[in-house]
Amino acid sequence: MYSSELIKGTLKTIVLKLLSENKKMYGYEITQRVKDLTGNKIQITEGALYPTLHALEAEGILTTETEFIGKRVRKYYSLSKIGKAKSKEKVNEFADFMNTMKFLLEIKTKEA
Amino acid sequence: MYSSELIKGTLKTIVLKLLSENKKMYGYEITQRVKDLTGNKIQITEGALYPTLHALEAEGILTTETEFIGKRVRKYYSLSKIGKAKSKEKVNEFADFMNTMKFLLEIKTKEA
DNA sequence: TTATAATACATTAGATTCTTATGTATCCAC
DNA sequence: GTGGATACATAAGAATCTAATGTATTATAA
Repeated sequence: MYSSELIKGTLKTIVLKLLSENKKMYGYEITQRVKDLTGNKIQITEGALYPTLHALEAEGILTTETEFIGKRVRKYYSLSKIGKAKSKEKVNEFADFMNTMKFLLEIKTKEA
Repeated sequence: MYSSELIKGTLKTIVLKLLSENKKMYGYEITQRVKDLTGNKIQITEGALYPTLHALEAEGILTTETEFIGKRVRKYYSLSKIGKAKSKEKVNEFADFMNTMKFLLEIKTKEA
C-alpha cells in the first residue's frame, strides 16, 4: 500500500483507462480489478469511487445501465463518446507527467 | 501545466529529492528550480510550499538557518539525518508507484 | 442453521492538500 | 519612482480522499 497522498488525483485516470478497455464495468468490479492488477498495492475505497463515478456521469463522460443479478442491483458504467476522448487525454497527460517526474527524481523505470 | 489534481501528493517528494542533492535551499529557490527543471510544466505555488516546509520542519525532517541578503531575510532548509532517510524512502515509494501505474495504464483487455 | 464473509449499492463527517488571494517588505532596472 | 522580481507568510475555500456507517442480497463454512 502506498501512502494515500500519492494516489490522490489518479483515480479518474485509472477508472477511465479501465473503461476504455472494457465495454462496461460496475463499481465494485472496478475496486476488485484494481486491487488484483496491482497486487493489493492500490485499493480504491468505495467512498472515493462512487462519488467519482457519479461526477463523471454528471459530466457526460460516463453512461449507465442498471442490471439485476437475482434481486441485487448492479450499475454498469461505460464511456460515452466524449468519455473515450477524455480517457485518452487523461492517460496521455499522466504519461507525460510520469516522464517529467522521472526526470525530476532521476528514477529508472522498468522497461515495458 | 498539468491538471492540478495530478501534482497532488508529489510536493513533499519533490522537495525532499531536491534537498538531497543540494545541501541547503530556500523556498523561493525551490519554486524556481522546479519551474526551470520542468520547463514550466510543474509550478509550485508559495501557498502550497511554505506550509509544507513548515510541516516538514515540525516533523524534524528539515532544519533551518536564516541568512540576511542585505536587509532581506532568506530561510534555508536542509535535510536532517531523519530527513535523508525520509527522502530516499519517498523517492523509492514514488518509483514503485510509477511502475504500478505504468502497468495499470498499459494493460490490455482481460479475457471475458 | 446460522453467522460470517463477500457482493453491491450509497452517503457523510472529517482530514489532507492544494489554489487563489492577500499581505508585507526589499531590491533592481528603466 | 514605478513595475517586476525576490522572499517571506497566512488564510478562505475548493477538491479529493479516508474511515465510518448504512442497507440489502447471496454464498459459504462451522
